[in-house]
Amino acid sequence: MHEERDLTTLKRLATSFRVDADHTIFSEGEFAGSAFGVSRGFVRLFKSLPDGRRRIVSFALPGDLLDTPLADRFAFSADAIGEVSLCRFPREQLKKVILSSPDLTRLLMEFEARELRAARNHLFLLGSSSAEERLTSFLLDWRSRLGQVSTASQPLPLPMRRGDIADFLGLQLETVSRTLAGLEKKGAIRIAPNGVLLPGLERAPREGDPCTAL
Amino acid sequence: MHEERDLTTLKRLATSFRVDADHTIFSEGEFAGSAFGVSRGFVRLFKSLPDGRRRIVSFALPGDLLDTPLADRFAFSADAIGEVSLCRFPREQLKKVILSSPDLTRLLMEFEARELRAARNHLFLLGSSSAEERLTSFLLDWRSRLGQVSTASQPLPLPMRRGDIADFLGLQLETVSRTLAGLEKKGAIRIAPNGVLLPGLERAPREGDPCTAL
DNA sequence: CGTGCGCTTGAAAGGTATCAAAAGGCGTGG
DNA sequence: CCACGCCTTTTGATACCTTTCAAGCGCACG
Repeated sequence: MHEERDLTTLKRLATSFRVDADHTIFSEGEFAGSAFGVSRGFVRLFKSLPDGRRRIVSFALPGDLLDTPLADRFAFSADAIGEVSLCRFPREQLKKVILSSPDLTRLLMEFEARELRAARNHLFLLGSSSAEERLTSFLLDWRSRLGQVSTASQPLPLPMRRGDIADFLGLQLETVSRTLAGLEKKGAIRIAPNGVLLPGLERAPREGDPCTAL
Repeated sequence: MHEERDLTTLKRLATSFRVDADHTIFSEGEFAGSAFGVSRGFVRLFKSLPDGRRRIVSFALPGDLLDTPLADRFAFSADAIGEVSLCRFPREQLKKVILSSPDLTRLLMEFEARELRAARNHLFLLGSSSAEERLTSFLLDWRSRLGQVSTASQPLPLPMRRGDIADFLGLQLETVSRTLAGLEKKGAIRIAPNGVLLPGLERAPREGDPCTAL
């Protein structure tokens, strides 16, 4: 098992730094001289359209890589949701280290596979589904990603804005707000500052949702 | 360069066979004893919901792999759109061969990366967009995947059913039909038996669509 | 020639988008 | 400490588009 030594090598490549809220980390199409990992905080990954619309591809959590280290250009843009701590890797070196180690290569493939599964689940979610289905799926998925049990007392943090959720779910900001209000009226959730309590959202509303996919 | 020898090894593993129209190749969740590639025809890859709804994840073309060879279980179901010719690989052996060759590993990673990019573009498309945007994007993407220049004389084949397109785009069958009729009325396309002509669909309606992404 | 399946077309209902305005939070400055 | 302004969120009313339910059409096949 060389993994441990490999990981040490990786760590030596990394330099960590901070980014303020709402500041850009990189932009879609830019040459990717560095690869990034999140160590603290949340990052939104998005693509923009010329007409100003924006689609959020995913929210990155601590431990996540932003984009794949193999691509020469960033496939999307990234900016900080709140204040964020990041690791930066020189991409060429990182690539070399990863590809020269079967273990790391395997890890990277597993990372890509996870991304793909997440993308497909998201795709699945956007395929049809009402606003309510999208929001409940999103909340359940978010909770499971945060690894929270989300007791009735502990609210699930939602650091992103309503507009971010809207751009992630393919809805309008107002619809997100209304639908959340509707779920609260039904007793499924309770809206707290910067988060929600989800006591009534235990069963997945349908199969094939992000939670069931491991 | 070992690639050539590697590919020879791969070919020795493969056995080819035929599947009739609308017949199942494998089902979601099934143990993946074999991996499959398409050599002729078209395959729909989809997930089903308990309520009978179905979401088409993608359409596979000749040269495509169905699902990743690494996963132990199929992430979705596959069936033949028309009559199809396939290659079957014993998955464990295929996995071993691929992982033992850096070149093949790299090829597989590139395949996964393509899949991921396709999934994200699709995701992007489903995110918002009207029925018309979805259909035009789909047609342009399909044309570019088929590698057709699509002259005014040569129709773009659409072997799948209207319902398949609907399940792929997150629309209803009727909406697909109506929207195609609308595009024809506007002169953007012409509907032919088993295909369409797209003389008026040269410019991509927006950036970030599947065609621009390499 | 009749039947079945896929596609098209029609009319009505529903949900989300859009436009508009008010309410809530938070930091800054008086 | 309170007031102000800015930004985010909520709420309201209306319009539009897609869905839904239904029926008719065209074609292949028995």
